[in-house]
Amino acid sequence: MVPLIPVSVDLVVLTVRGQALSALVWRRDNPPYEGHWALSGGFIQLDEDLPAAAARVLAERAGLPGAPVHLEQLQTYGYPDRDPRRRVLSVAYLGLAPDLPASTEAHMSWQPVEELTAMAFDHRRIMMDGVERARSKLEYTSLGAAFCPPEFTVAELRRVYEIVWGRLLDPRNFHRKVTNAEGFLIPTGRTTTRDGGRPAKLYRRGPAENLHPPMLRPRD
Amino acid sequence: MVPLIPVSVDLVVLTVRGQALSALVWRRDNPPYEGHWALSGGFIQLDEDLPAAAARVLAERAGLPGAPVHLEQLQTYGYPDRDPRRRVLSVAYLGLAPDLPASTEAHMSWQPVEELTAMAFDHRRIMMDGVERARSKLEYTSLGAAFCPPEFTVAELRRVYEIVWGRLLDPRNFHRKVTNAEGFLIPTGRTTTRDGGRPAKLYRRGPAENLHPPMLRPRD
DNA sequence: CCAAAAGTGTTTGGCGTACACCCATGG
DNA sequence: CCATGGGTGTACGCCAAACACTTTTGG
Repeated sequence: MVPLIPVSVDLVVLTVRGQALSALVWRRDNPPYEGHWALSGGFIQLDEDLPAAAARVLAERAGLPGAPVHLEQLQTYGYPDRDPRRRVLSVAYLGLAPDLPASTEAHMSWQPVEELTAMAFDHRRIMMDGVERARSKLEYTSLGAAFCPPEFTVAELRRVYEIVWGRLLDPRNFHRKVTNAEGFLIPTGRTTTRDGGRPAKLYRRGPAENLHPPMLRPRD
Repeated sequence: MVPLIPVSVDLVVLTVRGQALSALVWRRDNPPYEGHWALSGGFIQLDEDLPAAAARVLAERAGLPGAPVHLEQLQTYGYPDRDPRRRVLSVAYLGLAPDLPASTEAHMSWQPVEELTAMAFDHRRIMMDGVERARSKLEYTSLGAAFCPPEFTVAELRRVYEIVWGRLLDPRNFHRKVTNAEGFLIPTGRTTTRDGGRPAKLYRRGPAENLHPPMLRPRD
């Protein structure tokens, strides 16, 4: 009477490493889509909440147990022929991570988003939806810091914005904006010269979730 | 091996009628939650796409076949005890509708959002998520016009914004903003005096999806 | 001393708000 | 002629872009 459907959770885990926005993927070694890149995913269990399933997939399939990854629901994909074998409904989650080493045991690797053209199933579309969500999240939330290590400089945070948005920002205006935004950055008192030049102050993530006013990205 | 789960599509259909933002609901006449208000919903079929399922529920269960309702995916709700009888995953859709008569045949009615305090399952939370989505959609898209009839005046559109946001707006600045926004409103050449006073120009929805610049709601 | 990067001060222009004012109808 | 709502002009203030300038390190 009531149709029953397998439901998977698929993760679009993004990070900023080197000069590229990158996604956590693995190379399929079996049909269908053998040799194509795929997102990590898994079927949800009968007694399992959706956020719990996403956290389990992050730990077990993506090989990042306990990592400080911000996870949020992205969208649900359900057209019947997504998977050629059988119908699968997929609840996609977006994860924002600092530059952690990818798990070799789980056969995962970071690949620049721009180079991931041949992906399995509809994973390319899901990933690009996640990228667009991440880009707009940087505008009106403080989640840019989720891409950074626990302590970071304003310049490192600016490089995150520049790479995710794909545009250069004025260092001086950026500095003023983020340091003036209430609850965005907490000074640690320490400094670093790891980027050369005058020592830069180190900050931690502040408690603010939303930015007032937002950091609107330049549009041309 | 792979857990199979029933998946429903639930609709948060909103409109502006009278002086209140209202949702399309029905009163349950069977346990569980007998007598409580509920959103319209239905199980998705095995060969059915998610948008198709939402359109079918809108036509068959909500009693609005063919109505000009803007439908978009809202979020997916999946904690196991949402429904006390059995686990059901629910993909919620948000619908923005003009002030249409509710179908008596489908036992649906419009109820002001503020008065819908006792709702079945987690429908109150789903509805409020939809309300918040609608509020922010008015800021950066042209979807405010989805609440209006095919031809409407600037003042009628302004009242939509005022009721959805729950705040009064300056009529003169609002007029300038929406008429200057590229592709938002198309003049029909006709006028009306149905609101009294000087005749107001009538407009149709323009092709623009996104507003540049956005209509930021006042925050205090 | 010089290069490099952090951080500050100042100018300027665009945009949003507030509000005075005029326009076009019904009664 | 007045009430009512539609629509326009304008001054002011804030904020963000642009950029000159100072500070503090390494070599």
